[in-house]
Amino acid sequence: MTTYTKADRAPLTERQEARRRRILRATTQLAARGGYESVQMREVAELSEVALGTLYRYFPSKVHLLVATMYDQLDQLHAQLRRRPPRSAGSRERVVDTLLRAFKGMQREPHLTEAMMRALQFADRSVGAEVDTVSRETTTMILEAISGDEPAGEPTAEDLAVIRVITHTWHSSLIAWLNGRASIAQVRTDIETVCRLIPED
Amino acid sequence: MTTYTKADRAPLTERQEARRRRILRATTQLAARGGYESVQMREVAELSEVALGTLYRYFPSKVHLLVATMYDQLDQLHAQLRRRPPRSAGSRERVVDTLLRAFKGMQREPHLTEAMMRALQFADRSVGAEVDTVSRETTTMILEAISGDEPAGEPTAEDLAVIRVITHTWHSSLIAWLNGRASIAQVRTDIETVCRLIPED
DNA sequence: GCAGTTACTGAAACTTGTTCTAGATTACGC
DNA sequence: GCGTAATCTAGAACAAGTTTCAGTAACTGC
Repeated sequence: MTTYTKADRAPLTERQEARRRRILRATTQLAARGGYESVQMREVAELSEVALGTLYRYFPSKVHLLVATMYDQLDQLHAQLRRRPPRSAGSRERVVDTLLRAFKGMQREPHLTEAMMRALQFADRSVGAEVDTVSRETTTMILEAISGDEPAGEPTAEDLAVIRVITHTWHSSLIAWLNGRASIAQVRTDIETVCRLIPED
Repeated sequence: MTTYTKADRAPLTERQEARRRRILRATTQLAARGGYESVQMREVAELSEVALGTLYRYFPSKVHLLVATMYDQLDQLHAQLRRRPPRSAGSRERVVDTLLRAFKGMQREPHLTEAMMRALQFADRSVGAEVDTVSRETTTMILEAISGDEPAGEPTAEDLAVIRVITHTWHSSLIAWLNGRASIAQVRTDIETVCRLIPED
């Protein structure tokens, strides 16, 4: 089994890699300040010291840009989880812990979260590949929480179905919270509720 | 118990009601043809023979317009379900039936569905009230499926949590299908999976 | 080190959602 | 019916995402 920490992507020169990072950093910064609508392409370009055309060469749309940012953040979260994985008893509890920990992180930067999640949910077919990447990373994280220290054989179709439902709930619930239509407690409840689909072990 | 078939709304004169209906009809038409991006405010205005400013007076944004359209469609579905409610044995099965029937309807107009669902997911705080309306209607539909012919006492907090999770899954799953990231079979599986949260009776 | 290709810049142009304005029309209280 | 206020219309204007283009800079193969 091969694991991809970084998404596969055409190889970039050093300066290009630097540009890409500047762009993502600028996006994160603007998003953290005012959410989705504060991420304006002209501002991102200016802040990352790149021409507008170049920005669009790297990320073909605002949604692509924000989904890439999401992947970036997710990657950091994932690394952090690998350093200090949840230590609870059952797989169900580990998944709940994982998601609640992620949620706690997101509460620290609600605007950033809003920008990324809105983009993820709004993304259409043209962003399919990128959304899939995020989706795979999320799946991996949850799978790792389920297996814990165990060897972790191939996930069954059933496992994958449950994980899909969990991520669906996770995303929608988060959006509802960001929009003020759900409380923090409700998000927590929803996570716990959906995780009941994970068999006790 | 009072039931609201129509959302409460400032009383309108006959001509205003007619305008409103023309606008919703035009929106449905355009959405059915080409989805979210085909619903262009100028076109909606022209097709419904209303000035752009008037369109904005009735619906303060494109997202408001599409969420209102969603409510409208949902209302029709709900009426239809009341005429011929699912007759399956358990509440779980009735909910699955209900959602699958809704899904079948949506497969008939994928573009329209895409437009409405994208708007619903993209909606921000400013559309909170309207989204809540849709959300309540959905909840009611599922609750009715759960109770079947029975008297149907007040839903418990647990019931509501399960229903929230079901709707979250329902929406996200649908979006994934519309974006070509999930097959029809997967949507079906996801629905069946999440409905396992409903206790057997 | 050079020719040729590809990438980047700055700026204008285009698209579509949204707002604004001035004047015409309609609804409403009396 | 009449005057007043709210509503509607046509159309310009504005905002932000996206595209385009001419010119400049950087990379690549030789």
